[in-house]
Amino acid sequence: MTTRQKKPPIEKNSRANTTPNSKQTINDIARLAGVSKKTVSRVINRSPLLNESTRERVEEVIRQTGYVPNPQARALALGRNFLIGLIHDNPNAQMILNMQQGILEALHDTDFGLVVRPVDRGSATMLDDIRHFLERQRLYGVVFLPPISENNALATLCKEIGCRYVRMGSATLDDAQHMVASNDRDAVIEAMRYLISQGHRRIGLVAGPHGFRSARERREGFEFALQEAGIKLPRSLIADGQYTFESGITATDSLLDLSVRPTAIFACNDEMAAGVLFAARERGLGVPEDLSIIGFDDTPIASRVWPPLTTVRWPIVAMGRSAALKLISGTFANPDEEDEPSSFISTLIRRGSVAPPKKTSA
Amino acid sequence: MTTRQKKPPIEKNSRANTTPNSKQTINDIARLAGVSKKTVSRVINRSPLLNESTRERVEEVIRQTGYVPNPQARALALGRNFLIGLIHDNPNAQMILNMQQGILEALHDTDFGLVVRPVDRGSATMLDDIRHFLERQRLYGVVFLPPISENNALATLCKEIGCRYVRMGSATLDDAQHMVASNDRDAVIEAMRYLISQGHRRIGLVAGPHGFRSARERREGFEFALQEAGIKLPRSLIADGQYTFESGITATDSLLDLSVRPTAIFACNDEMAAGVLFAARERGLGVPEDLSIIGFDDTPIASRVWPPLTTVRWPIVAMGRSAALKLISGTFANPDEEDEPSSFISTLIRRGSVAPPKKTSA
DNA sequence: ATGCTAAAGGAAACCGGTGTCATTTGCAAC
DNA sequence: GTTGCAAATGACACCGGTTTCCTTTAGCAT
Repeated sequence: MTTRQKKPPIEKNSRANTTPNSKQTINDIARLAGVSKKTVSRVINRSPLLNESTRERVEEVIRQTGYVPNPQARALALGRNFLIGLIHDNPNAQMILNMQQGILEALHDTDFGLVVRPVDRGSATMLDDIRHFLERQRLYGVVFLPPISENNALATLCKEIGCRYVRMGSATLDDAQHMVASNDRDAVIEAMRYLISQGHRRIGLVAGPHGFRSARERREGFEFALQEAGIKLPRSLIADGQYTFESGITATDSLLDLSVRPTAIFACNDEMAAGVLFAARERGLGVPEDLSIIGFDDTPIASRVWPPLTTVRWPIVAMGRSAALKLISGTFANPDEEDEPSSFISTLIRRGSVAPPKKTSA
Repeated sequence: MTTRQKKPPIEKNSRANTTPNSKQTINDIARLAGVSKKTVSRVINRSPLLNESTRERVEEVIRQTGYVPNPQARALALGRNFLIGLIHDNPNAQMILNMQQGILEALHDTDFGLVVRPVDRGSATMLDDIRHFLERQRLYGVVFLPPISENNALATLCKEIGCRYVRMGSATLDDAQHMVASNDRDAVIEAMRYLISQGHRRIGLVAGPHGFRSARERREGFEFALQEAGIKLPRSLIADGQYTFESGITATDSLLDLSVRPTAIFACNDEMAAGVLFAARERGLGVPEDLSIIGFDDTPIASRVWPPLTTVRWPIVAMGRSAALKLISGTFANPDEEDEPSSFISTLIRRGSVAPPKKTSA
């Protein structure tokens, strides 16, 4: 029984955390305005059931005192927090940040905060982790990034626990209210047509990981464009990648080891495209003279390497903004209802990594 | 008085948001364990004032029911939230993300969440915005990233409103408890000695923006190393940058337009170093044959360009982890008190962007 | 004036925890 | 067997809002 001599034996006394600079409570406002706290509450929550003159009087007091309701108290009473969650299991750091940026833009000037939460893809308890997180934090709403967003169980989960959600994706995943997507397949087709119009016939693909919807969409676009142009696609021209820089290098090595090299490579994201470029340089190949490259996403790296990469711009910041606005639509912060777009168009950005193939390799 | 015909005239009724799958409350646990709710609260908060057998009984009930205390209620009662804030006004996306990663690693398996908050540098109301944010969200603690972390007013503010804080920096900013820093000056000196040992004598600097402590530290290290080696530094070899890729290009242009070019350039961060490389390529200069480059930070871009950049690795993920652990030290989540390091060492990473200068330009 | 109805506003309970303080219990000393 | 004192526990108010439900007031017709 020696386990008892712990810390000081008093319960951490003092409720002193109450802010020193005497923040007003709803009671103070009520007293100053000469109304009940419920009336103040009605003003705060834009209740239609009150007299204009009363509202104005209370609002005047609020303005003068600089009163701001305590979010913790509201969260407790309302059963949900004023926080938007961002859940991701994505390997691409830049994408996460751009998404954050978009969401934060939408949340700017509102009282919502952004909580980020990475999860372990493949972890057996992932779904439980997410449930636990959502239930505990009582988030107002949550944004799911791909690839985890492709998991339909999340939608079920959110509906079950009554949490607003938006899933980001590369194709239609859910109803418009719960989704923000781009059409990756069409964007890739456009990029491939460009490559083909430049004269390329042997085009390699650095594919994305299996199980990623976006990877499938992009690969389908790739294959469709070749088929459309009547170009045969040998299996060997498709190399698997993991959406990482290193996997781009590895995949490119296998492509460039072929007896007849591709004259162009389409990589399913910019990270891998940077890997393609790196691998080409390691072999002393010129880009775009010896090898043309197209990437996808238009992350900063695409414009920072030499030559800057021709790529498909994924309007991710705008998508993030739209996702956040969907979540808070209907609140006083954003009274306009659901006219946020659910579908975004990716566009080809032409930079310096594409040129017609050399005649010699025809 | 036509302003009255608003939405439905009933107050949004139904308190139905109470989770459907009947989460237990502290009262349920108290009843099941045959104790008062206060005793359950003591168990949750690791109070030393209770009997082992009671504690075990209550813990058993908690385990069986899977009870988790409501964070909103705790936040209200305790006057602070279980959230760590990350406040930044930094232009470098990668740095922010790495910091997030470090913090999230530390917070993993705890009940703390991470709230991110960008602020407008230069905005006149910035300090008020931050105060408002901290007061409203009642954050448990907050991490400030440079350059805003260099503002001493933030420390005053946090102490005033009773919010734990940690400032990240490039030099000693505060007492150990409130700071995590690297020694940028020494790291730059090491990098410069390497450059000089390779035979470089005309070395250009792409400096960071005025007002950034890190920029000053790095510039001082640069100047010290040259002085130490007895190398005179003409004013023209220092070009101002803004820590952005584009500013790196501009600064390099001015450096390379000099009648006698530098044989090497030190850039105060990797973004700008990538700009240096880009600008060199635009002129057809070979790197490292015609121009050696050293950057700072070791962000992913440094290893993705060609040639990969020699740079100084700033251990930012580890620093973020340390910062977060400092904040939650003393809580049950991290009972070990304050032995988190406050000072980190940056190391030179040698890659492919440095070579001895050509004899011709000697 | 009187009665009726709907709008406006207030009192008290409640959300789910924690702090304060009083009470009970356990055990050693007298 | 008391007394004394500290350890263990509980009752109750409280954190700062929201909701329920009821009372008061205003507007209008009779």
